[in-house]
Amino acid sequence: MEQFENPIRRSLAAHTSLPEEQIRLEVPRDAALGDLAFPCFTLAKTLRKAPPVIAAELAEAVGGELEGIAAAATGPYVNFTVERGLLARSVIAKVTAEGERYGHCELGGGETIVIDLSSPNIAKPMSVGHLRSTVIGAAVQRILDALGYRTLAINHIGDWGSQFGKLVAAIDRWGDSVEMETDPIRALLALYVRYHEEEAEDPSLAEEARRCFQELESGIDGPVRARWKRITALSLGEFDKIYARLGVSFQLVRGEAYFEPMLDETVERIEAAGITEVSEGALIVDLSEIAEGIPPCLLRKSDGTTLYATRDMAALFHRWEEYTFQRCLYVVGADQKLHFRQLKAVLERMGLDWEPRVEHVWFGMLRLPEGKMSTRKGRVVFLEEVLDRARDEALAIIEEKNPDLPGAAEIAEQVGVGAVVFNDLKRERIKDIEFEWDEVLSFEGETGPYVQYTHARLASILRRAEAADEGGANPDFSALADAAGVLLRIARFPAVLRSAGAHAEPSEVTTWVLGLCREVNGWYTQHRVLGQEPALTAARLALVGVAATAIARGLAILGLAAPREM
RNA sequence: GCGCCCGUAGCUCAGCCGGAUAGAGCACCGGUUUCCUAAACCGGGGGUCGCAGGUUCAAGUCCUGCCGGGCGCGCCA
Repeated sequence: MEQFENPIRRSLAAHTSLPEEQIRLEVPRDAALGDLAFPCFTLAKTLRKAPPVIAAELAEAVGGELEGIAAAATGPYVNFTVERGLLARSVIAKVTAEGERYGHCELGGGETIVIDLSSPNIAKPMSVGHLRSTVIGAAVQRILDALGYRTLAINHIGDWGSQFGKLVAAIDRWGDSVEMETDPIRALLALYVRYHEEEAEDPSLAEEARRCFQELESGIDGPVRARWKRITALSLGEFDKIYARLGVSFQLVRGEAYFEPMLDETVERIEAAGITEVSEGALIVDLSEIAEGIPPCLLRKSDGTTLYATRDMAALFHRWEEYTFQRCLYVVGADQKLHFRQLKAVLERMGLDWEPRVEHVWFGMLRLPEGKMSTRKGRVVFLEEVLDRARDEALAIIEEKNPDLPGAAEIAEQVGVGAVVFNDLKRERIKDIEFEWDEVLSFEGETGPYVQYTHARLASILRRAEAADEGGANPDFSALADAAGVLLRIARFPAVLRSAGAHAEPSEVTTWVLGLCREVNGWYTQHRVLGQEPALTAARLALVGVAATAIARGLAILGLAAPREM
């Protein structure tokens, strides 16, 4: 789109008092009005003329000097329409040249952006709640990669806390079961729940758990630590299975425990800034001077032990020293807004100028119809089960609609997982979501499978064209006038990526790709590609090719596969 | 009680830095397959943009108050 916007801006700037970068071009409400629009309201004051008069004069002045772009005044707007042959030739040339890299740019200049995502707790199953952080974070990473940043995805595993004392004690007491190797997370969860229950009757269990955690904290490399290490390894193994299905990988997987040895120096560092104080026996940083009503940050409990915030501070300092990041994004739910507000406030009080680089990329909470999710109350939906059911549903549909499809099992996995992932990325990330099976398992309308299906149909045309050796003629691009909607959507992709990156907002990409698919499907049902006059078939095939590439690019950014058949 | 976020069609959501008659999907009703995958497409009904003020040439979009919902609020993570 820039190849058309830039000359328009230049020309408008020459005929108004406005600098080029201040000229905002919009998309007209009605596509019939034009491809781009310039509203003339702002000029009314300085020129002391009515906007429609200005629009008419500007259209007249600018119209002549723009090659291949018509300018027409409609009321207070100057509307621009790119000549259809030029539009087609230009968009097709660009996408064809860039191919798989369509939309990439060097905006980021290789600057480092750290992304903290997923971060599940070990010994607990991943629920659909963890899905959000994982898929949003991974999509944000791919968007930023495309914009030329150097990104680092960090999985900050929750592997520390007093609950692991219980778990170790439970293994001690009831020993291993076969399940521990076959389905470790369920086994660990069962142990944890049992310990929790029996603890209520027998106080010695609580004491035993405390002793175990103390030993773990002491750093002694004994049987307690060995068990804890085993729990960690088993859990990570299970998580990796899910990550593989989601196509997510990390540059760094590091548990909270890694930062245990750095806690004292972290506290000392904050103390050295002269901002700590002791309140009710605990070591705190008062934050009321940063913002009224914000509670203090607790660094040490009255018994001297550290807290979540202390470990997060340690991890953050470590990250800064290791990477000197341009941005450090925490893809963590809305329930932790205060926590990150406090972390940043501590940095601010320490006078660290890189504080603004730390951002909490928060997302809305996922609720079940019966209320907030709770592992202890058994109100959870396991992610693995969601992915399995979606895959099974996809397979059932394939068997019904395309029974001879080769590789059906693999494609069912791609489509099922795609449905789940897309569903999580399609709304603005800050919106709360109520989990409903019907919605997650829906494959029609604004869904991942709809986008994949659109792509597969285009791929089918390309496959048949190749088999029939069609499309070799010189394409008549002027014949693609009726595909302007598709071409304009494709042309907006680079701008969509830039905006999505700036906002850390994958839903801008889902919205774009859905709009593109709507245009494509509308066009598809009205036009036949193969077997037309050679110049027409060639032009339509070129269009189909770039549309398929653009949709595949969108799917790839979002983390969905783009099967060529389904 | 205090703080933060959300509130657009029956449901789920778009709506670009305030700009031209508020757009999709689902659901409902009607239509489209001798034709490149009907997981699609086309048409129809359905909206006081939570409510009340304010700023502006112009407000779904900005400001204030209220109502409804969500989340959070010192020794959990």
